[in-house]
Amino acid sequence: MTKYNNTKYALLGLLTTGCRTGYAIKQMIDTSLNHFWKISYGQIYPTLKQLVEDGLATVKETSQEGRPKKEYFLTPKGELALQAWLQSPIKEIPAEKNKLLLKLFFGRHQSNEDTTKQLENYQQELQKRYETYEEIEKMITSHKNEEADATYWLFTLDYGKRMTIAAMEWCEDTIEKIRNWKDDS
Amino acid sequence: MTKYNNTKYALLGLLTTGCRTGYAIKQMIDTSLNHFWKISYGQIYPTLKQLVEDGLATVKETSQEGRPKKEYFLTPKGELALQAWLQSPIKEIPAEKNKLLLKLFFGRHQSNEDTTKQLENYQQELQKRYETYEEIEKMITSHKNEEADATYWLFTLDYGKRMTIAAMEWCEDTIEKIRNWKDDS
DNA sequence: ACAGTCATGTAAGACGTTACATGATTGA
DNA sequence: TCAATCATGTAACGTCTTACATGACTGT
Repeated sequence: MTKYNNTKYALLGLLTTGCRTGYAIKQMIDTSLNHFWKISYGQIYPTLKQLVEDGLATVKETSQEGRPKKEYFLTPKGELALQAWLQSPIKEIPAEKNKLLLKLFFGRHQSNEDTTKQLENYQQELQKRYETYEEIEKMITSHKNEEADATYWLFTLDYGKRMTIAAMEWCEDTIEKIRNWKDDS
Repeated sequence: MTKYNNTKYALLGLLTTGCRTGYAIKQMIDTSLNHFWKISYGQIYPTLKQLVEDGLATVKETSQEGRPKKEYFLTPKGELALQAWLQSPIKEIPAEKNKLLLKLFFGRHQSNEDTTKQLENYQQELQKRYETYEEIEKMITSHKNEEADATYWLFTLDYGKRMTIAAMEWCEDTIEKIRNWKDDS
């Protein structure tokens, strides 16, 4: 049994949300987890295979004459592994890599116009992201009675929305600061 | 000339801040860029070598009898490369991986007490981080006249501080929501 | 004398993406 | 008929961390 990282536990968890195939899991990730966890097919399929090998999940091949399909189910052992992982404390908050901040850090080598241009562009991207969040929120809210998970999903979305708003406000203020600063010098 | 990624440009940029050796660069990263970009020695030394090979930097070996030391300097070509990269627009905001959100997403499999315990722990980590930011801020502000970069560095720090505050507020509110929700059911 | 800092470097492996290959089913 | 979707999978590559090895200099 190879070492288990967070991505493997993410897949373990996703098998409890009604996703059964690698394809369905990928779709779920792309819609609901996209703002805090991404996983590609290159990870999904080999990892599902591993979960079975380690006895944390089982497969049921429902291929009917040439059309491949594998449905995965958590075993009791898998459910326990998931719970144990949930319990384990988070030691350090990982520093996200942020291209915009990296560029801003070296802003001295750029004109103020170009710097504000970057900031404005970033702000627009944030706005788009916010709108995506709102759409996902509607989706989850409308299916709420079906999904026991919905409340938790809305918590993570709320985080995304709040962070996005805070980032947009920072953009706004920083653009303003740079403009005034330029007028001074 | 191999492909250039952001980390390579980060090193290019750091050579403009007075850092001359791989060691000095590492220190700078660990103090001032730590909240949005991390680089390990395993990347730093090979990359510096590459920058020289590609003509973006030069080395001056100042090893005096057995004590190794290599000082790096940007070439005009390197300065141009840095500026071109700064100019290039940022297409998409990368989604940071967030362990806490990942666990919260699967919160249904955990007791409310355990979930709030995780949130409280995270909040404490955020508080620590905020204090670190305040210390770095003091450091930068006190050396402000020496560093032409200081204004930009403070912008990135401001971002970090604001995001941290927003995250702490979210923690607070989410803990409250879970407590009330439990009382209801 | 010795701990801490300054300083360089590499090898193994973990982690993840991208691009490709394949083919059935469904609906317009 | 043809595009979109459902569905599985891998190989190559890029990126990065960890752990290790080495040794001089500095201050107590």
